[in-house]
Amino acid sequence: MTAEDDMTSIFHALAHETRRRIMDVLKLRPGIGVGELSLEFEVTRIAVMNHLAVLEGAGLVVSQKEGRTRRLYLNTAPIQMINDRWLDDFAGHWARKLTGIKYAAEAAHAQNTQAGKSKKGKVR
Amino acid sequence: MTAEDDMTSIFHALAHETRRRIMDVLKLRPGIGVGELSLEFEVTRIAVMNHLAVLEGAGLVVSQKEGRTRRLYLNTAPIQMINDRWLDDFAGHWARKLTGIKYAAEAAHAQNTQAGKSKKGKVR
DNA sequence: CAGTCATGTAATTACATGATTACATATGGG
DNA sequence: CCCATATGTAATCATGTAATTACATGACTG
Repeated sequence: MTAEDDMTSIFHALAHETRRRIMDVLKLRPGIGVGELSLEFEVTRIAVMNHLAVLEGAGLVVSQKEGRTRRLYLNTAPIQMINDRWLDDFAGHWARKLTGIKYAAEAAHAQNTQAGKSKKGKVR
Repeated sequence: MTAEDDMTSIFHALAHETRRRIMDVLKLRPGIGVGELSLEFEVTRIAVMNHLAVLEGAGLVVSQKEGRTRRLYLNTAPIQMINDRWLDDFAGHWARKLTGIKYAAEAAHAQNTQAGKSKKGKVR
């Protein structure tokens, strides 16, 4: 599993409101079980379990069996990772705020003359 | 369109390696056209256009027609938004690093006694 | 104004996602 | 042991995603 695949699964896990809400609940109530967690949502327990599987696959949630309940915990390490390795690069790239296309166009023009050369070929 | 929907579309846009690579290219070569951009990728120009539509829908890319070419620019504002309003909350929540489930379990236990009470009901 | 270059639209296809209901297992208490 | 509780598995279904090929539009250029 490459780092790119990790990012894909992390972003994919975050790209659903229910999963983000699950993370909110887990932040407030670490150790909550699957059933009790499901009560917070409109969808079925099975749907919540599927979301949990996605979150666990991305490393954002970890769990631990304790008797017949499975205790759920938030893990923020993957978020730290994308924050540090990816988002900061983009967020910091344009020091000033990009408010509209005109600014973008001007910024582009400045860098454009030496950036325009690339491998040519037929476009499908 | 709610802020939640915005986040969903932003995270969804980021949840594909090709789209992230498009953003990398646009960071380095702002103002590039669709066809020239497509040369950087293995898939067809149409596939790249579909990805661009997703990125534009999330506000991560803006474009401007200039004659017969459509110039593409990266817009980092949405990334700033998720960075500031969402990721920092989670990244900062556990001040220390969460290395494994044991730490999570201990941290949970400390907060657990007063957090365990919630609305009860039948779980489907 | 004919041709070519850049982009856009339509139709199609394979597969993934998100949800459901019904059934299965497994644990703890009386 | 019996039973309620907590979680897990299987089968199914509608919709969405990511890609393709073929065709259409629209703008420079000689």
